[in-house]
Amino acid sequence: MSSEQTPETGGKSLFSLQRRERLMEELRAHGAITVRDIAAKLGVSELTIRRDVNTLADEGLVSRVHGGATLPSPLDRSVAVGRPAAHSYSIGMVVPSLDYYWPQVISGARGEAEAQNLRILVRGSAYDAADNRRQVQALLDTQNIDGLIVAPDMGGEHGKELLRWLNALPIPVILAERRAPAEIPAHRLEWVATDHSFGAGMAVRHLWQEGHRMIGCLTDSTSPTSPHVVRGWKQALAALKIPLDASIHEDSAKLDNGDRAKHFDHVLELCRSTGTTAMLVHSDTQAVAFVQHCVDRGVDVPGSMAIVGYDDEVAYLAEPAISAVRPPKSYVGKVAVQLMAARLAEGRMRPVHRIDLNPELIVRESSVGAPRGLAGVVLEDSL
Amino acid sequence: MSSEQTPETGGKSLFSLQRRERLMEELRAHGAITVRDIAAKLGVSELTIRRDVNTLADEGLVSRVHGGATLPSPLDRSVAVGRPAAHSYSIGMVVPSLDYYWPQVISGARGEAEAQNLRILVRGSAYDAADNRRQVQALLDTQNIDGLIVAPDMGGEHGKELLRWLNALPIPVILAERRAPAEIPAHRLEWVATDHSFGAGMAVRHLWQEGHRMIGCLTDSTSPTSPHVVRGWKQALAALKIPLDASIHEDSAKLDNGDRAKHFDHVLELCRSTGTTAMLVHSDTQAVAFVQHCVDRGVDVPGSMAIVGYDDEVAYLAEPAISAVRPPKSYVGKVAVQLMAARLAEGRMRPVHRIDLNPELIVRESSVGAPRGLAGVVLEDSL
DNA sequence: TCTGAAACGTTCAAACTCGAACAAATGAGA
DNA sequence: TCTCATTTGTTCGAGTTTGAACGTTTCAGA
Repeated sequence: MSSEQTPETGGKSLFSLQRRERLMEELRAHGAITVRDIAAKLGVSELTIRRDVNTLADEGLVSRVHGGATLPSPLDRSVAVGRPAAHSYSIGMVVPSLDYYWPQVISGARGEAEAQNLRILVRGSAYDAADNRRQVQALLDTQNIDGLIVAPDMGGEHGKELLRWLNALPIPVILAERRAPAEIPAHRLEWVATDHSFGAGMAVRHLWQEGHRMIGCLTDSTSPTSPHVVRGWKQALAALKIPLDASIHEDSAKLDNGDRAKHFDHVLELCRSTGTTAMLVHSDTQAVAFVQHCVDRGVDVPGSMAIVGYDDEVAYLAEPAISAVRPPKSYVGKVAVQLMAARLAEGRMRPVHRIDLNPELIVRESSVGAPRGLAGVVLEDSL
Repeated sequence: MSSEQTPETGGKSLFSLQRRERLMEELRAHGAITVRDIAAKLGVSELTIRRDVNTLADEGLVSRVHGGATLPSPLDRSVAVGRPAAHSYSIGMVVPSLDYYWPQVISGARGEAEAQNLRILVRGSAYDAADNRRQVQALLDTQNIDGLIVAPDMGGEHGKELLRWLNALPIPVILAERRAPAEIPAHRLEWVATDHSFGAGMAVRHLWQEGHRMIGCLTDSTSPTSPHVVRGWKQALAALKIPLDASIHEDSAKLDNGDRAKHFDHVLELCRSTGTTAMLVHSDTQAVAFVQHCVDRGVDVPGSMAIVGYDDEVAYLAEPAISAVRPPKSYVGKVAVQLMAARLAEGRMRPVHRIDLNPELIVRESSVGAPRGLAGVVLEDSL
């Protein structure tokens, strides 16, 4: 990603507090940062970032190094005051991406690990069972791992095989944002995952309350999240008595720019013909593209087409800002580490925990304002 | 959007409370706000907004920054200081029975409450929505409850109505051994429940490993647990390719002694005719009676009839001792209290947690030793 | 050890935000 | 209707934040 060219902030400047928060997040996600990268990423001068680093260093939240900053290190004398005993356990963490979605999960995990005095070793992997296994194996071989947090690829026979292998590992294993299917007797695996199906349902209900009566769904079938979103969308349609077979469900995985534009036109045409006035779009990156496309084609958002995105990574950058379902990413990491800490402390007597976390719906501009004067329909309870 | 020109309020001025509410809304939507934008949007002076921000900041609801406000941040030192000393909370707990199953749950809850320095008030109730509500209301009225842990009756329309009522209570509510169905938008309810379906599956797999190829199920439909047990039994049969329609599924709810004996004879006759050599019996109280009946009728346990009970309250008392699925009762209470403590400490920012705990299988005499020399069939993994 | 490049910190100015003081408007209750 | 308490708006000096310029320090490689 060309972070040097386009500051992620999309022109909007952040407050210093937000900048420092971002900085800490990057730090927790990557372990270290350079002043130059962050300055470019946030679109401010390097001096500003240096000042931020100094502020954070004064509070003992980072260690200053030449060229950037790192997580507070015991080697850093300026902080070395009241650090209690050394790391009790080491936890390995293997995630499928280090740019999308997962940095915040890692950040949450790192924060909790610090609080629990655990060491955490993060590895990126491909969305691919074989590579997942390779990365895990590497951690097992080279580091001294006491527990493993992993978000494996679960597709196909390889995925199932991988789960069985993980289940049989001699150390505790916790899945993040994944659930073992019931047909695999993975009785030792624990997990913490966002209830995406609930989130999709929440979005549909919100759109219904805004007066929409035909609500479509645009997905990216390459993502492991998509099936859950679709399930939640379908369940909600059923609960609201919206006919499923007349509702739009399109997938735009793996389309590049030209094809995507064509596909979006196709979707808009479908919307027109079916009377669909609202869409739930999975991966808000795609939602941003879709909103852009609507604006280009003169379709008013939210007037003629209301949109809710799913993931809330970049939704706020669009114009108009996109309402989005936000998975509790940092909590997924945090809870996974809590689970691991408890497991390591209590051993086998502790029952297997499997935790669902609910996402929240962030209402912005792309979904509010009822279509065609259908306002005033109020259900008893929503978000 | 021409927010600068036309304040959204359409001329009507809002009360300060509404304004602050709007402010928080914008904040949740965008993560941060600038005084200037909000002032323009609401059509009031910047000073007014600043005063609002100060008010909210004093309550710890926002973090003040130069130029605006952000969601409360851990980097904001002004809040970090204000950690009030272990504000001791009171938790109400309403359970449907004080002699079966629940005493251990309560005991787990009490232990954790003590560790967390919380007060806990337990009330027994009937298995009945109206009485549940009465008991909860009594706690709310007479005691000063900060949170509620409850195992309500969820049958019928009354049950759903009760759930909606619980969801709307102004204090956090955590269900114990219950889950709100997806069709009720009970988006605030949290829960911790045993995965009985998993437990039943574990029992079936165990019996399969012991060589049984026809495995029946005896339930007590008056218990809220029963449907889950049946579901798990059915799923496991499907996974093991045991024909469901040829398998015994009997219910002996509400039978008194004479009728029960007759029914058990009927069940044994069915077993003989279908070649069923193993039974999963829900509520191990009933399993004890069934084993006794088998012994009385000269049916050898486990030689001719293997039995696994469900609940493990009294299973060890039978002769022979009964293998049983043991729900992690004390952990259900313990985790519920942990959840409540975290909720009370972290407030609304914390995402809704929904936790499944897996039961364990306690293998005793009533299920080991393969029938008819079919021993030695070993699957790769079981408990 | 030396040297060039990069990183760092100080100083200053510009732009902007904040809050005190006081004035005006509003609404509740006598 | 009048009074008092509360809320809101205006003005203006004080305070904050940011970035450019430029001299100093640090680092890596020869």
